[in-house]
Amino acid sequence: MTHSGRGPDAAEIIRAAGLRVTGPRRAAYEALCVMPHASADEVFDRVRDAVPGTSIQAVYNVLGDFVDAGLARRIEPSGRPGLFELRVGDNHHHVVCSSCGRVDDVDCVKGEAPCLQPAQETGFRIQVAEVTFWGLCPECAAAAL
Amino acid sequence: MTHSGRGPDAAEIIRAAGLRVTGPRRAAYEALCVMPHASADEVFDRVRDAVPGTSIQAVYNVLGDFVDAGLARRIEPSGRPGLFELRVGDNHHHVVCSSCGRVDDVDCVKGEAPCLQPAQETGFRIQVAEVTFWGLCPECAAAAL
DNA sequence: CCGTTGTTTTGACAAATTCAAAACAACGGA
DNA sequence: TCCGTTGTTTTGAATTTGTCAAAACAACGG
Repeated sequence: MTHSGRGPDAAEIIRAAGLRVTGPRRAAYEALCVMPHASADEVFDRVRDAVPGTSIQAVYNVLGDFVDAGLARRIEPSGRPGLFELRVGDNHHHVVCSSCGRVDDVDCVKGEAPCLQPAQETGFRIQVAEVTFWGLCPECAAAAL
Repeated sequence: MTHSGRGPDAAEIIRAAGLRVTGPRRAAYEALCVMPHASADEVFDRVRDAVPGTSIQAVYNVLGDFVDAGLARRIEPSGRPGLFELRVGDNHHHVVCSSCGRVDDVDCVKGEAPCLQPAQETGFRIQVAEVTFWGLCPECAAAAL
């Protein structure tokens, strides 16, 4: 079963975003549902299982198209490959484990229309604020004791 | 004149950090004084002028050593090569112009020991918070009108 | 001035991502 | 149902940024 019947499935969402529905796109979307912060390579591994023969370039295309269509967002923690997530449209941030690389979401520190004002006047017309917290996840913190 | 006489110069600072003083190191340090947010390539261009024959790998080594020694910090705005800055030890953040790439410093939103608490409980042991504001610098904002 | 030890050069290599052209497939209309 | 258009994917190469390792070299304390 690819769709249980309640709520829009990958195909509908992809089509609603103005993109054609294809195997790689469906599979990539479903991969991101399962792995909420996945690199192109990790998505590729799953897509390839669902649609054998899919190329890594197709995955890069799909993910790029998702980002352009507003279906996905790309984040890039320093020193790591880009990660893709489906949670878009809310201004949320990330915690990254500096030991194991685990990434979790964090709701915005300031609420709804947030983080857009630096403390001092910059002269810039600020559009977005990205916040990345670095630290140890519970498991790695426990292991480090 | 490589040193005007007031204040420690590059050589002294490099030595004080426990590193040997060499041409490429001096030149890289001076490059970062002039260009406060420079990529390895940009540093390379300047170092090569001051010390002809210097290799790009030497520049990567120097910058890596500076970071290890606490003389410099490496930041990596999404989608760009790493940038190096000499301003270290204070928790400050950055504004990046999404049009021309200009990077400016922004003092930390919360002051001294700042930004370490996400709004919600994450379970992570947070160590650092990186904040990057994206927007248009005054020039690009004016040009966009 | 010498020797130790750290630095730089040289050259290869790797990861992540992009580009371009040709083959192919989705899907709206005939 | 089939066709054509237009968007996607494959294939294959190239680019950018950065790392690794060994040999040549140079800083600086003795």
